[in-house]
Amino acid sequence: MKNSSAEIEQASTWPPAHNKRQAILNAAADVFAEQGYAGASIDAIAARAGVSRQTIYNQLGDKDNLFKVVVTEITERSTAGFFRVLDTFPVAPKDIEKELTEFSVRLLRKAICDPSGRWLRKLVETEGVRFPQLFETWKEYGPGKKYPAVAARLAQLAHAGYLELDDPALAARQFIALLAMDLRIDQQLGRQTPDEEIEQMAANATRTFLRAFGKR
Amino acid sequence: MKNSSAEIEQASTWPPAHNKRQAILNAAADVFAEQGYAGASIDAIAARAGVSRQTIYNQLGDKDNLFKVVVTEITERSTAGFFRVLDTFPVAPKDIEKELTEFSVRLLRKAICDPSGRWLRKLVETEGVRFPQLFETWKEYGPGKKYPAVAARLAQLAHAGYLELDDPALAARQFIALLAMDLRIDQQLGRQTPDEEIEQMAANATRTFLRAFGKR
DNA sequence: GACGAATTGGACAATTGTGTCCAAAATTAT
DNA sequence: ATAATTTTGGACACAATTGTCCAATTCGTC
Repeated sequence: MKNSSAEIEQASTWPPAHNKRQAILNAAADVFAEQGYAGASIDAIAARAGVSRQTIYNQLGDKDNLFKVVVTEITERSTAGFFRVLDTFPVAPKDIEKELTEFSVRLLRKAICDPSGRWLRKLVETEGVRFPQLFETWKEYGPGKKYPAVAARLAQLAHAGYLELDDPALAARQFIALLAMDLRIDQQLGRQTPDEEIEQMAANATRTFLRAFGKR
Repeated sequence: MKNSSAEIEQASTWPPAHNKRQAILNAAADVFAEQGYAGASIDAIAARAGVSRQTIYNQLGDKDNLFKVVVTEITERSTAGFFRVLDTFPVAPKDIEKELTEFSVRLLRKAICDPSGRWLRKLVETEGVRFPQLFETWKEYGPGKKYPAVAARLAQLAHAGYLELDDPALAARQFIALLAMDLRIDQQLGRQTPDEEIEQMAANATRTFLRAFGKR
C-alpha cells in the first residue's frame, strides 16, 4: 500500500527473485536508518518491503547478515553516483566561479536525490561502534576514495593556474565541508531542501572557497 | 568497577540522592549514545551507573522520561561549556591569526574533552525522528543560540577592521564547519584525537577562514 | 545506638523480537 | 497442463526487556 518501492516490481522476467530482494534491501535501509539496528524489527522491514518475514530469512539469512548486505550494497550505489557526478568536474572553465558552482549544485543534488548517502552515513554513525569491520569498509570507500578524487581535480585546477593550493587534500576536505555544511542540519530531519536553497548553498561554498584559494 | 563516573561519589553531605542521580544520567548518556534508544537497556544503564535498576525507576521514572531528562541535562551542560569558551574570543588581537587559532584550539578541546556535545549530537541524529519535540529543543539551544553568538563575535571583529564580511551568520557557519570538519570522522569512533592534530585542525581552519575573509 | 529513608536484589507478568518449521498457496518455467 | 521453486502466513520455542512489587539491607542523621 504505502510501499514506496513497489513501483520497481514491474514485469521483470529476469533474475528470479531480485526485485523482491531489492525491495527488501531498500526497506531494510529505511528501517535501519530510522530505528537503528536494535530498533529495526524484521517484521517492520518485511511489512515495508511488502514481503513475508520468512522470505527475508530465505534470501538474506539472519539480521546481522541482512545488515551487512544492506550497507555494502548502499556503499556501492552511493560511490557509483558520486563518481558519475565527479566526471563533470570543470577542467578548463571560462568562468570558474560559475562552473564550479554548477558542479557543486550537481554534487549536492546527487547527495540529496539519492538518499543512500545519507542513510549510509547515519547507519555508520549509529552502528559503527558495534560493527567495527563495517566502519572500516565504509571509511575505505567513503573518505578513502572520494576525498582523494576531489583533491586530484582541485590539484588539476591549481596546476592549470586557476587556484593557489599548497595542500590539495586539505582543500578538498574543506571544500566538501563548506558544501555539506547546511545540508546536514536539514537532512537529519526529513526536510526536503528546496532547489533555491541548494543553489544558494553551492554558491556560498564556492564563493568562500574561491575567496580563499582562487587566483587573484 | 569499570564505572568511570564513580569518582564523583565523594563524600557529599548534600542533596540526598544527587550523586547517584548524576551517575545514572552519565551512564544513561553513554549507553543511549552507544546503543541508541531501543538498544539501551535499563539494566545496562544501571550496571554502568553502579546502581540497582529499581533506583533508576524511583528517581527518574520510565525509559521515556529518563531519555528526556538526559537530553535536557546534557544540552544545558554543553551550551554552558560552549559559552564559557566563547567568552575568550579575541576582541582586539595584535596577531589575529595567532589569537584566532588559539581560540579555535580551546573550542575544539572543549568539544572533545566534554563528550556531552558529541553524545548529544549523536542522540539527536539517531532519535530525532522519534522525539520531534526533543529535536526542536535541541535546535533551539544548539544552532539557534550558538551560531548567532559566533556570528556576533565575528561581526565585532569585522567592525573593528580585522575582517571583510558581508554575511556574519554565513561566515559563522562556515567557520564552525571548517573547524569541526576533521573532528567528526575521528569522533564518531572512540578515537581520542591527539593534541597536535587539534592544533593542526585549528590552524588549518583559521588559515583558510582568514584567507577568505581576512583584511588584506 | 536507634530511627527513617533510600537502596538493593530478586521475583514477577506482560510484551516484543528472533529464528525455525511446515503445509498451503502462488509463481515460474517446462 | 504440469512440475519445480518461491512465497506465504501462522505457530512455535526461546531470549531479552520493561515496569512493578516487596522484603531485606544499607545508609545518613539525630
